[in-house]
Amino acid sequence: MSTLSTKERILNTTEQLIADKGFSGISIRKISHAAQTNLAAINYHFGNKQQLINAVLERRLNNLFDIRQKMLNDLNQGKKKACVLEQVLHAFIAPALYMINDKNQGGKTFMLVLARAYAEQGEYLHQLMTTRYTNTIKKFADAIHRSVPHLDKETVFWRFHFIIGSLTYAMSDFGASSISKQMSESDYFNRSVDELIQFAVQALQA
Amino acid sequence: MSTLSTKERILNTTEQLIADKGFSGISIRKISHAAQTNLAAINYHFGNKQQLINAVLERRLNNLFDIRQKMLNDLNQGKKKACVLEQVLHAFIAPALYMINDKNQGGKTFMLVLARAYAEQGEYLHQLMTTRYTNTIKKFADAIHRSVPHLDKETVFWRFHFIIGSLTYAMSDFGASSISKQMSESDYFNRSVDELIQFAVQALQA
DNA sequence: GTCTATAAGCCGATAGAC
DNA sequence: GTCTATCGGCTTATAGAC
Repeated sequence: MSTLSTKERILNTTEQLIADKGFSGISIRKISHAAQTNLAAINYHFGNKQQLINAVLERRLNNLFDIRQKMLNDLNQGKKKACVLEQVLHAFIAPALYMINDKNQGGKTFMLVLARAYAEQGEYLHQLMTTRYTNTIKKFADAIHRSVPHLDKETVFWRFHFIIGSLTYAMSDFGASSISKQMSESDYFNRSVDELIQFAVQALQA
Repeated sequence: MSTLSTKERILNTTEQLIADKGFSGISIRKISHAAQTNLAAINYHFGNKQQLINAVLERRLNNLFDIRQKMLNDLNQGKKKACVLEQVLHAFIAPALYMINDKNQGGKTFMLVLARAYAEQGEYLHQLMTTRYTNTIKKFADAIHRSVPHLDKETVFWRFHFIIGSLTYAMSDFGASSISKQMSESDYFNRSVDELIQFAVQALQA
């Protein structure tokens, strides 16, 4: 931990501060202080504040969509024609939720950042979603449609859209309030994965 | 329009600016300029910035939950025992979406504000939801459970939670990007109401 | 109620020493 | 690569005239 470079410390600290306080609650002054460095170091490594935020987002988003795409590819490999709905939804939802649960990698913190970014509708994230990741999202929509061919294509797209909303909302809820405070964090997480996938399956089945 | 008091102009302007730029994008200087008044007037009428934001939220939230509660009461009046799932969900979802469509009342603008507020997990809104409105939310959860008695209570609560997420996400999407840019705003809205309610019904049925 | 003027402080960015 | 010092600008809040 103590061997992290200044650049890595700045990225991790920024991620944590955005998760805690939101994009509106951060300043590069606070970040530099929390990362035990100084203002100039941040501008030296990242240029300016916006490029720092972009770096925090990009560091993990590519990884998330790579995992989703790979899991989808693995499904399609065995059986080209039919898609099992539950497996497709699992390939989309689980990587996000498991990233939350991977405490060592800081994925939980990032998912809180991502939930906030979705909500703020920032131009940068919106641009990423409609360019770099739009291909993967469309492939998932197609795979879902193939698993429920009796639904028309537009309905599938709407419901996939709503499910992304549920996932986003669920993500932003981790770390905040639990529905039942009697559950441990780990139990709450595992229950969420199951409930969300079953919810999504049910919403798309006939 | 021109007969609005300074206080009303400040509230309307603040609502609009939050919808456009987010809570992080506003300042009482910008608000005072857009409302064609001055800094001191805002502090005179509202005390400080946070109280102004609270006033914007409270002005319409009571109205929204009153309508939801009233629609639910009307349903229960006729038939005390059974609840039709679709009608209960309609009583919860439709008031929010129709408030969006009521252009004269500025409800659409407020729904964008509300979607941002949900996402930011601000303390004030969270406090309101877990105190003033928690009663209505529980009554809806109970009514939903009575309409799908074969599901266990916890599952119902989880899925209701996810549906709120979908609704929030859908709301924040209005005014931003349309799924199909060929649709008019009005068509897009009506389609959203139908699709969201059908989505919710499907997600909760056996 | 409305306004101007001002106080006191945080902001991002950069120049320049080491 | 890391740091201090500093610039110009924007922020909230308030004092006091009208």
